[in-house]
Amino acid sequence: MPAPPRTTTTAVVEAARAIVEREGLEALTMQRVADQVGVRAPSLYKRVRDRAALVRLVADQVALELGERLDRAAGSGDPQADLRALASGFREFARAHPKSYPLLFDPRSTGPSPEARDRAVAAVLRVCADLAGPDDALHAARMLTAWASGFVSMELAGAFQLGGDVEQAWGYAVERLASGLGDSSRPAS
Amino acid sequence: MPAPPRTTTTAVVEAARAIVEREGLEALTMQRVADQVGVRAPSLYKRVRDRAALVRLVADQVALELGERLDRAAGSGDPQADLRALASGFREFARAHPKSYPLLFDPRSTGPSPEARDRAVAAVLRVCADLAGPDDALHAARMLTAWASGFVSMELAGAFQLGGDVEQAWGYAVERLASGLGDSSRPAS
DNA sequence: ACCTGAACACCGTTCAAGT
DNA sequence: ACCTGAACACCGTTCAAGT
Repeated sequence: MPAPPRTTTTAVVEAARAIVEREGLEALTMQRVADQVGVRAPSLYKRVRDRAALVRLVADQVALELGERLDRAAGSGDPQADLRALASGFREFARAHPKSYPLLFDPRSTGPSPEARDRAVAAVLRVCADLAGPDDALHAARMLTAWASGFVSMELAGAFQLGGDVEQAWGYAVERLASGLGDSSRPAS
Repeated sequence: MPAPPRTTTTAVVEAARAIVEREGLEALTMQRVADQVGVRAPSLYKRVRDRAALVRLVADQVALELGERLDRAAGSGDPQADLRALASGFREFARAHPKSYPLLFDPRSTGPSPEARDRAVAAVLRVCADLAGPDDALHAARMLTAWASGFVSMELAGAFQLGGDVEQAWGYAVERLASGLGDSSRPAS
């Protein structure tokens, strides 16, 4: 009397990701996902514990993709060039995925799992260690990540309303970080 | 045949704010607000257009309070000391209002109105003009705001999982900003 | 072992009917 | 002019019944 599976967890997560990618987190309903994979909504609970768990799986996938993107960006060997490349890669990823990027930092979701998060920040830590030295690597990575995520979030939210050139503001900050994080004559941590 | 008002817009917004303050945005339902002000849910639509408009009114109030807080913080006349005070004031405000602070930047709400937003950033612009000069004031303010909001959002979301001293990471970045934003020998914008 | 319809407790919002 | 109950179209989630 067994009934054959009519979908898979992978297909469920992919359908969810596609919905978030196109329409954002609020459009991610169990009904929509069920329609997409050809099943009724209650059946999804055989694959994921609840909607929150599904959101988390999507967030993990986004974090992994971002990590790969940043890895590819930062490989020149020159720490300052790598920092610029990391910053650009981060921003371009957010712009390419404006609806799913917020899953990484939004307070409404739990965010990605620790493993996926580690994956996403690996390249940042590596470059910051090269740039600022091992003692300040974590501080520098946190400063860079906080700034970049804040900037991109504000940009996506349309929060830069005071005129001026947002592109220049980005470049201004990148250059301050590229020279400031590597300058050990600055105040010690 | 007129019926006397049984509540006011002010009371509705205050009730909404109290709910967000205690339990966060997702707990803000029209039913909860209606119960709080002693009215049935449909009556709220005589005061606000819809839930989104109510969220916006709450966000405006939070932005105004933050603006007042930052104004009080930055009044020493010494630009570097003012920047440190702004940063501390911002972070303390977020910690004092961890559930309502996210309304200012969350992508799920429209955020505060332009007027309320201007009010909140006035002190930041003033200090950044003192520190970085008129040409770089806006760039510097955007760097500072992006970093601070990113840091605080990550902190509230529990995103700093890699160990290390988060307090030190905050101080490290504040000092880099205090010296870096005011240093015109750095790369020009 | 998985899928399903039906049901439950919620949402936001509209609207005709009351006063 | 405002308030209300009833209703509508949604949610997420549970569960007994089917295969």
